[in-house]
Amino acid sequence: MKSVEELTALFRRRGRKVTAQRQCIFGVLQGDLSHPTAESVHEAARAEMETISLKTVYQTLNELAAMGEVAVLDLGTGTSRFDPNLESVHHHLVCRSCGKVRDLHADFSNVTVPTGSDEGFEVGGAEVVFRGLCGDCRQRGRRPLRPLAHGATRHRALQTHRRAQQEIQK
Amino acid sequence: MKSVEELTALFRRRGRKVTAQRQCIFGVLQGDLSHPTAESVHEAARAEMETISLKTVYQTLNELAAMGEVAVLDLGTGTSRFDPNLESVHHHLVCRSCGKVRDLHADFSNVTVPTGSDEGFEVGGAEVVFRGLCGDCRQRGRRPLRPLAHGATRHRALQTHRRAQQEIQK
DNA sequence: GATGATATCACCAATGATTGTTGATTGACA
DNA sequence: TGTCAATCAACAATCATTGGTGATATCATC
Repeated sequence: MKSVEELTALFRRRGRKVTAQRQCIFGVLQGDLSHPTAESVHEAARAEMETISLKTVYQTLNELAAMGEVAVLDLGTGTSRFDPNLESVHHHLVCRSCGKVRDLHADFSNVTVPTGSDEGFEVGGAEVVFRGLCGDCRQRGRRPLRPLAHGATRHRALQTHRRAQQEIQK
Repeated sequence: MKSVEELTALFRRRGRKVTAQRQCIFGVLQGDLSHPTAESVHEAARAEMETISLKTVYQTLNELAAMGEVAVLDLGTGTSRFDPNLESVHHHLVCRSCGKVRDLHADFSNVTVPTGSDEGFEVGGAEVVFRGLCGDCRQRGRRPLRPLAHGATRHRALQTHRRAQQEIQK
């Protein structure tokens, strides 16, 4: 993504004000390769600014998304994740247990809809999502919470389950 | 998916009772290739059973999912969709405007994580999601609501927008 | 056919992620 | 320096989904 300075200039150009909170969030996103959730951006920002509110984080992230400076991913993990890496086309590795997301830089341009199978769709792009267990969860012996494709993580049972495992972890 | 009779037997074997509601839902799913949402299953079921409740539909769909008879998909469209087609491995075409999902039977077994890029993940499977505009939305001149990958459809603004378009459509 | 365990109903409350509202205060920038 | 946007805290609302209630209905079994 763009540097803090570039984003600052961009915001000014668009008539938005550049506050300390916003710069703090820019900074947090800058080095982040972990596809943070709004919540984790908030936590990181609070390390620098005690009082920054979750609301402000959401607002700024949405502004960045609207300006096309970050991507918003809904990969079926129950929460949106923000991806500051827009420079290169990439795909994702998603942990079935903790929902962690990693970039995967690989060329899948050969992955296309076979002719005649497009069902009348005007196909824009392809996303490849690999699901599995991340290193951390493997070591901890965590079991996948989502057995099936794009498992429905919004289901309360699974969310409860995930929270329970996070508690155990402490 | 299994026939109504097979599901009936299966439910009995598991100590579950087979009610008229459940058989109604089995029947609805039977011929459905559209990856219905719980809501649309409910509507279809109500055509046959006036009084069937959304709660019962959710419950039965979840039981079917727990028994591995249907798959639950969260493809970033804001609502879970249920896929009765488990016989063959397949991927999906998702409409960026209305959220409609179509099966795509294609072999992407050559789509794998390049060696050395697995980031410590124990990779289970790959899903390929093609996004675009379905035939209906193209004809209606609908614009995509989700410009980016797995666009965050849980955002209120987009949900409102989608409802608005559905209203217009009537 | 009687019995007991489940399902279902209607209704209402809760969940979690996200957004809206309000009113007061702070801070950016021309 | 004045103005308008941004922020705050606090609280309510949203949507899809699940939980709880108590009453009624119905399945499976004897």
